[in-house]
Amino acid sequence: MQIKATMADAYKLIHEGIQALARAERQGIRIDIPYCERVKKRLTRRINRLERKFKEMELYRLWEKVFRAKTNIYSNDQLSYLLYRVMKIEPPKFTAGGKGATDEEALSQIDVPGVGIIVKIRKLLRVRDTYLEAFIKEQTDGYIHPFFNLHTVRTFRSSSSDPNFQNIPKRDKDAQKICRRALFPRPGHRLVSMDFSALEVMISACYHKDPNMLAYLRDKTSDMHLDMAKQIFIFDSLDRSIPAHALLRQATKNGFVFPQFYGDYYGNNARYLADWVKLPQGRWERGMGIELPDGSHISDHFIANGIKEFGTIKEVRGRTIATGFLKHVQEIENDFWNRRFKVYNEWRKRWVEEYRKRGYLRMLTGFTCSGVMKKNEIINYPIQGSAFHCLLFTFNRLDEAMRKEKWDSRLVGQIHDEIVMDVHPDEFEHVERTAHRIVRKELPAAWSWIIVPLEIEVEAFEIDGPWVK
DNA sequence: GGAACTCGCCAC
DNA sequence: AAACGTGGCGAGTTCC
Repeated sequence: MQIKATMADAYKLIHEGIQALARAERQGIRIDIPYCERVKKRLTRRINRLERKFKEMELYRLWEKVFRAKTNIYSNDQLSYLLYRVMKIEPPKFTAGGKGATDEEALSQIDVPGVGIIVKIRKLLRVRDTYLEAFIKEQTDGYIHPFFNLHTVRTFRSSSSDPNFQNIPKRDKDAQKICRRALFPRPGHRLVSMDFSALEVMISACYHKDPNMLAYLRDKTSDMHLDMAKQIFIFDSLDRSIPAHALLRQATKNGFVFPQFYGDYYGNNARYLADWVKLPQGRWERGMGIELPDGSHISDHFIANGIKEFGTIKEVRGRTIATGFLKHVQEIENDFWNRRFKVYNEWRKRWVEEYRKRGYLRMLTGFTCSGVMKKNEIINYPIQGSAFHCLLFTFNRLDEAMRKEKWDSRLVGQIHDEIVMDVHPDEFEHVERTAHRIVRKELPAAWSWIIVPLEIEVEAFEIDGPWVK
């Protein structure tokens, strides 16, 4: 029997959450300001060098000819005008506002000397101005105090600002190192990150209860992303014996499975997947794309399995006809929702119907979302919100234990499914055990609708070391 | 000179 | 028919 939390439960969670987060805000995170200043200067020098290099190029001469005194190489409006109007290049993609896009993806497809420098400069500027400069601006007495809000997000997730603690670079290793090296624990302490494993997928399963999905989540030896990778890349087996297995799995997870959960469709998936394995959008010849262990290429493998091109999508009398790789991914999409995760799909349909009948939706955590919503929003909001509420519950219990037991360790931040603490080394094991107990025992005991095994992964950083390994 | 907008891009 | 969900922020731009 599934018992939803009540609105009073939801209120209590937020009420306690605001206070626990306020304590984390007041505590703050130590910041190495001399380091920020040093790196800022270094980045400025590199940016200046790149700027000088750019100003020697043909593209810049054209820029000055067109814009005269108004020339600004950081204006994307000017860049768009230059490339797509003056030079008459066909825009590889468009912005939401209908202009030719000048983001990295678009520029990477344009063969004009100089645009690569623009992309490089942008990356350095972002690290310098959005992160290091913001840390310097927001610091007091060697600490930053990021805000964590619970009143700004439609899904009842949190947001963070001044500075935003929830978007500090992680994927880009260069940017990660530079930015996270600025953040430290208190003297003699260590920063500790606690990450929920596959939290949103776990919570989605509490809504739809799809048996195949539940089996994946309960059986640690199974691997949904790897199984999908086998299907997409047509391998009977795909494991460590194939060096590319990790890459193919990663491509599948980020280019198919997660986008599908968010409501994307095979057309976008196919583009992303092809890009990831370096296959072009047109015809596929032998020897294209990433190399496989036997020295052959991924294109050979697809061709041998009857997929000879990226393909097209055409509308014929109201019916969509896909060909090539697009058709292949379309078939996998159909199989994904109509066979593999059929029950999940039925839940999605029911959930949208229910919202449209009632005009609002109720989360398992007791929150109500109302207002006009699109299909994908209706499906995603309850999952995103409830997943965060599991984190907030854990955060609150840790805060409570911290005060009751007079820990020297402190909660300092949170990133949707990750808790960040500043921990005294002697308390580390106790803090870790407490966190595991809350997540494994107290959380499912408090919320009986949790029917999946929730886990956190604990990562401890060096004593007196920064927030990066 | 500030508000509100677009764009690009960082996180989950 | 629809077609990736949630934020914050810096820079450029437009409008008042």
